[in-house]
Amino acid sequence: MPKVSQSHLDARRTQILEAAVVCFSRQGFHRATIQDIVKQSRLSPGAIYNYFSSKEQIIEAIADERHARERKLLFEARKETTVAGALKRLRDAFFGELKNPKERLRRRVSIQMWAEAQRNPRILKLIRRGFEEPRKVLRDILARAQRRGEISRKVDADATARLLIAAFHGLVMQVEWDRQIPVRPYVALQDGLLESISRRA
Amino acid sequence: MPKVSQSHLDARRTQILEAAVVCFSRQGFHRATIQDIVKQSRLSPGAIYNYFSSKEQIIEAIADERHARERKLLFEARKETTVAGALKRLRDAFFGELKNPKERLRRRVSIQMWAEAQRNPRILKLIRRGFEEPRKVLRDILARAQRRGEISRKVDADATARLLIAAFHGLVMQVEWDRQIPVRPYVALQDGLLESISRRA
Amino acid sequence: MPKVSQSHLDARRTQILEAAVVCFSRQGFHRATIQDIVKQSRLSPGAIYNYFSSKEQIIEAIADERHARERKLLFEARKETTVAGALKRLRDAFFGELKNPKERLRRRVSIQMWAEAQRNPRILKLIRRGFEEPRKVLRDILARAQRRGEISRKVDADATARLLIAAFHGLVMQVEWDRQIPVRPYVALQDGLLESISRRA
Amino acid sequence: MPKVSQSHLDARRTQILEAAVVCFSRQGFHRATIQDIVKQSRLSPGAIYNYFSSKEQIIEAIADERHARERKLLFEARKETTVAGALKRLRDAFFGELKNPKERLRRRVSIQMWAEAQRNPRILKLIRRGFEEPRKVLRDILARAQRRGEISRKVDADATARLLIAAFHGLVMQVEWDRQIPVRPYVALQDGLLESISRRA
DNA sequence: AATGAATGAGATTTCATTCAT
DNA sequence: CATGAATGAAATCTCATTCAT
Repeated sequence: MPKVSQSHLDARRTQILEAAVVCFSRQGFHRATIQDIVKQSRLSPGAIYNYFSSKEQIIEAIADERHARERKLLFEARKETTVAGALKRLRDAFFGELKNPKERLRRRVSIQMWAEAQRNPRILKLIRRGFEEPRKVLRDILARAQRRGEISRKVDADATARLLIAAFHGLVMQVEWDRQIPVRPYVALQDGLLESISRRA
Repeated sequence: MPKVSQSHLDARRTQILEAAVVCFSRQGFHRATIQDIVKQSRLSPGAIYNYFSSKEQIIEAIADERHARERKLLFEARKETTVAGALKRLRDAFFGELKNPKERLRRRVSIQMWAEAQRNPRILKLIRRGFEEPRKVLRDILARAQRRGEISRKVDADATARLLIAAFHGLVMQVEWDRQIPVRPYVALQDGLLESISRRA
Repeated sequence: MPKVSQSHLDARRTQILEAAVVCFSRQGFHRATIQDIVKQSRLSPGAIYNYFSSKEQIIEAIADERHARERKLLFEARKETTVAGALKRLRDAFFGELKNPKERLRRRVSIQMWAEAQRNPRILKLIRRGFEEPRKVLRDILARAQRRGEISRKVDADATARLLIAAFHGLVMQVEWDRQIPVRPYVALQDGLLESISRRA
Repeated sequence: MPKVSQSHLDARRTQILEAAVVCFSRQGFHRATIQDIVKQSRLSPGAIYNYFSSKEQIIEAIADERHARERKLLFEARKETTVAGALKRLRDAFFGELKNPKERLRRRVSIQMWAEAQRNPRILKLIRRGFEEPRKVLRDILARAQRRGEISRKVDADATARLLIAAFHGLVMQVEWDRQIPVRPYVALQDGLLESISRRA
């Protein structure tokens, strides 16, 4: 029972999660087998079960990582002094990343999560948390902008936050259905709408 | 029960599909077993395989029905003489139906489809068709409104069509994650945005 | 419940058996389904079960027919006055029929029977009867020829009868494995051997 | 039980094949279930599928082994310097083995193969190969004997090879239909016939 | 810590047979 | 007599997980 370094353990964990993302993005949670992840990660079943106690837990770990990633982006955006800056930053981070192949794989897995949340309460909880927190931060950003007079007070900050996220999630799927779709005009349109909110301030 | 009427056959088919929607919406495609559908439909495995040659085909039939349903709504909306009328009609049909429990079940299954499309080319094709056609009809409605001067020509009709669908799909998921969310403000917000488009006509 | 003629009943029975032979020869007893026989016979499952109470019974009926057919040939051959005449007659009947496509189908089914006899006692009984009777008749033909001095008394009539049948059965299979094999030299060889038996009389 | 020796793997494979032969010889390929083989081999379904990817492949492996076994016997016989020696050797090997209970089981399975070859092209190929090679070797043995003057040149070596194999295959079945049949007179008869060929040299 | 052979519950699908019409 | 939709037991195969080495 050799004792190895923490960095080794972390590397193995990452190795497994990355392999799992590849497999899940290709085959979905249910069709991707542990054996597939074994092959992809070049480890053994036993090794994987040393790091995760079930396939389920691998899925949950992936959801956790997604959550942590977006949380960080949101909190960074909130530091911006203007709503325009904050929204621009989020827009660049979220839409920009859609061109990153690794992120694309992760997004495919996210779509799986949205489906899985329906039957798996633990995943539902993770998905909810990963949605509610960003939603609230976004709402706060908008509300603070309203208090600062940057945005019309007539705008429903909560609904707008929801809409921004919904529009993003919807686009994520459209990108998967047809990889050729032009994201830029879509972003431009959103920018225009957000501007129209502020202009009427 | 030989040589039964066509309506009997149709009823059986519907019976199976409705049972399948219930099961799939509860457990997902992969966790829901044929046995579950058997119990739910009060038929036998053999009976089900008389109507569908595989579980896969049941899923495809459900996707087909969704497609036919939305297609019909879209074409009806296109008949409206004003863009406002058309959009209002679609808004009422799509958002309004979200309160219908049966439709909610079907929507849950739709979310499954979005995930399934990633690994099942036949489902992808159905999903694409079911998305592309509505998208084009919506774009046409907007473009025609632009030609009639109802909407500003500066607006990107294609991107707007995408956005409307994305925002709807995104909301469908939000409704599933939290059944308490207020849909009305969301719809009001969309109405406002659409109005802002036309005001600048 | 209409009462139909006996000839109608016989025709139906034959219709089913011929269809079954086609299916069994193509797919074997176990892979050929009642549905296959239904399609081939252009009848319905119910109709078939009016004439045979199980798939098993269809197989047994086919075995019966084979038995009756060969029995007749044997008894006719026994009527010949010389062993040479009798054997020639059998040779022509058995080897000659191998060119007949319908008989080829039935022969394929016979090979199935030989395998089926191993696990199905009823079929084993039929196969045994269908082998023992011909064997005894053949042995008698040879023994009578020995008593008449046509064949050497040193020859073992019983073993020779077995050999003739074995050689025929073996060839039946060889014909199925390779339809191009030349049967004529094979028959000529057998003729030669039989002659060598008699020459040494 | 990780990283086990090759001999362990070989033993498991043999364990499965021997269990399969027992099951197939008793019930036939189609009636014998994987569960039967599981019980007979005292393994688990999963274990069996680690060694063979389907029931079909188990059958093919058995056919392969039969082929290898006979091939070896044939090639050894060919090394004999006289045709009499070669044929005696084959006679002893093939007929002698019929008394061996394990070989009897395998022979029962062979009969299954002959039937299975009719609907399974892969088995047909194996059966053909397992028949053609022995046939050619036997023909060569006879032809060489003719060139050496041991056997009459008038004899058709090819047809004789066919006949010897057919007579053997036919007897194999007769033995299965009635385990009491006397093999010795049968062999003696064959010996006599072969002698008659050579005497006329 | 890592390995990978083994486990066995459970999934989909088939198909002989029945029986209401 | 004929029909063919319905039945449901049973078969093959998969795969998450374990544990001896």
